[in-house]
Amino acid sequence: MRPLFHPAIEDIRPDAILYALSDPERAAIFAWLAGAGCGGTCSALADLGERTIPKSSLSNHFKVLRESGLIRSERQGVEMRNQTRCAELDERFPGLIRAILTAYGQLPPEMNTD
Amino acid sequence: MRPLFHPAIEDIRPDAILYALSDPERAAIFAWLAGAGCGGTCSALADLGERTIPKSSLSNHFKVLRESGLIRSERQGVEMRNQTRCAELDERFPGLIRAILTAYGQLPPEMNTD
DNA sequence: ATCAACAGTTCCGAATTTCTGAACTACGGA
DNA sequence: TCCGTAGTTCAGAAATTCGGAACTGTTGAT
Repeated sequence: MRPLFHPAIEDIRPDAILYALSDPERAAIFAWLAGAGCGGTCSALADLGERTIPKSSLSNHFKVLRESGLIRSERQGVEMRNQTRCAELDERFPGLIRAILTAYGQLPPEMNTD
Repeated sequence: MRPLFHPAIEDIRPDAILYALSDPERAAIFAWLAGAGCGGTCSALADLGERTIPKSSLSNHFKVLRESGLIRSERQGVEMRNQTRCAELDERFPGLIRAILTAYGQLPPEMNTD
């Protein structure tokens, strides 16, 4: 398996972020990761929504999220730990992630600063 | 020509907005409209960026923006007047449009509230 | 009224992208 | 070593996007 690619923070492009999160399934995965604290795995959410997502599709969703710069993935034994890059992202694109998750009605409690 | 469809504010979906603005060309058009005050026409920006956008593509970009709820288009004589729905949108999705335009580095001065 | 010019839309085929089942790789445990 | 689990890659089918050419609707001129 070739090593996982993660863009440097300065190479992250807003169009890639918007594209990645324009798929409700991916947005739900991202929101779930943002709320899960840390280390959400792939198989943990095979049926996050109403349908069962095929694992090849799930793998692809994670790849899109990773390569757009939204998450960081790291192999840990047999499974893959994923975490968001929210802190970095908020520095580069202030308010963006929060506004998007809020628009989806999926802002996790710990990201709420009201 | 069939009448132009504009979604009601409550039918606007965040995924459609993100999708529409995930195309840098469309985002530039939208930013330009947001800054143009009001009434930007289609042909006025055949070459907004470095390349000349074919008019069928331009027409399609406007359709995507319109049907996602980002802009309102109205025929005025022979041409089409377009304006953003920023005010409505900001009520429905607080901070979203601003954060996106800022991320693209295209927040027009009049939307700046710092 | 007819015609020409212009702004934009629609149509449709080519190219690109997305989706997902099946085969495959990687790791850990017995 | 062999098995099970987690996830990736491959490849073909389906869906989407792109853009040139033809078309529609409006205005202004003759």
